[in-house]
Amino acid sequence: MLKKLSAEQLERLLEAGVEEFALHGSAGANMRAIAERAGISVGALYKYYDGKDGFFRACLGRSLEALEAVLAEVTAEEAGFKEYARRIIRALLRFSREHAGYVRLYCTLAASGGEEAVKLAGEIEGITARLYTRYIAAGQAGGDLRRDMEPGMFAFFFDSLLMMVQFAGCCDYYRERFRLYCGGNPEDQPDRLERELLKFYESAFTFEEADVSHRETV
Amino acid sequence: MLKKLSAEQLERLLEAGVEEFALHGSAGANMRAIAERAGISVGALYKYYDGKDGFFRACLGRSLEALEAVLAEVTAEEAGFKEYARRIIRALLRFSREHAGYVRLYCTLAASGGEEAVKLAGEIEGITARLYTRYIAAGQAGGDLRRDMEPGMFAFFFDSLLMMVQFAGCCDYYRERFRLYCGGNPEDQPDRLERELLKFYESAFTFEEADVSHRETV
DNA sequence: GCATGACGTGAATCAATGTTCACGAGGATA
DNA sequence: TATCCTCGTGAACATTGATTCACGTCATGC
Repeated sequence: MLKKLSAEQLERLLEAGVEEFALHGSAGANMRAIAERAGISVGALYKYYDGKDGFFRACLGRSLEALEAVLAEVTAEEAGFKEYARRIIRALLRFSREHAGYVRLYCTLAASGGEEAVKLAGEIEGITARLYTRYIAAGQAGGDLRRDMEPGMFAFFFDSLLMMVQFAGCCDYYRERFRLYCGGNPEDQPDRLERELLKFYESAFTFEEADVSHRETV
Repeated sequence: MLKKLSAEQLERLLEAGVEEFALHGSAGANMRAIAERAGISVGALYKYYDGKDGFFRACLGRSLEALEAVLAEVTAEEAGFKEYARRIIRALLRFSREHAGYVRLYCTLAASGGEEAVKLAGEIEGITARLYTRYIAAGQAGGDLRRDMEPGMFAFFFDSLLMMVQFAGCCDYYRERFRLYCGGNPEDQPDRLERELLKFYESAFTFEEADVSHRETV
């Protein structure tokens, strides 16, 4: 046996954890199964992490980092609201294709209750909440977006749909739900999804008699 | 002791189950705790239900009935799209206030994976999916709603926001998320929520140059 | 009032699973 | 090469929790 777990093995361990926690929830996940999936012993797992809870947190942290990376990429360069929206939609659709496990974990976590969940909501959503709200308010000030809306509330709607679309790409229930409404799987038709979602957003955010002239065509 | 559990006790048992399953997920819930919460013995619970799974299904069934009842009430009398939307928003906000446990259970269930979840998605969402899609298509045909959208896809967006708003009223994570975006709790400001959501929907669904004249003002 | 049966009770059982620890393999050092 | 030390291993342990069942209680029939 190797002296230490290789970086790759530790990687695999976290991935295995993400997948198991996502699949069975933080209560239902099985530590033995996680270790097995990662190809190491339970003992080793406990050498590196302080119990199930600690390990769960580590898995979560890993997912968060990935999410933040994607978000940073999207907001790197300035753009108008519509362009932002397009980028965000694309980035998140890709994210949910490439990191399905993270999204599933996120979904499971959001469904769990308690103090813990509340604290995490603050950490995870706080960033995007401020970001989206700011963009929308800026759009309003610049005359691109309608003024008769509450930026925070509309940002909430904006983000809610993005969440749902991501869940639809990764989580069994939400995927089936998407199929019922739209036919097919979201990950198989990102273009269609992007087009319709953007259309929906554009109208919702830009309606105002005075602004009709501004509106780009889809 | 009474000879048989009273109807009221059986009622309490289901309620206790809904609450526990909602709180800890179907894996994390504790049968002893459920029995205790309902004020009966575990033994009795097992006399009435066939194991944890069977009992879980019973709790789910109860929630579903309540949801269907609300939905039926909303769609009882014909109306235009906007009026429907308003009714649905109100009904679901009320539902999430009065039956928080059911919504929480639903949220937990949706996060769980597997065959089971898929089957349930079909049962639960199928009805509303067809309903919303039909209404939207009808609105398009009648000229009230924009024609450059896919009814199914927009119905999906429509329902997605309603789900999120309900979750925000019942589930810790989603509630906190709402607070971050909008400030305050959804259940404390149903009017504000209704107003903004309706505004959002109206623009999203009715934008089309030709239709501007049709649009009612909010 | 007594016998009988139906039914709830909750302690006991048994399986699942989080966690620990005595062990041994392999690498490092001299 | 001999010794030591680090670190992974997985069987053993302890706990938790689903499920069962021997028992007691209450209603019913006679």
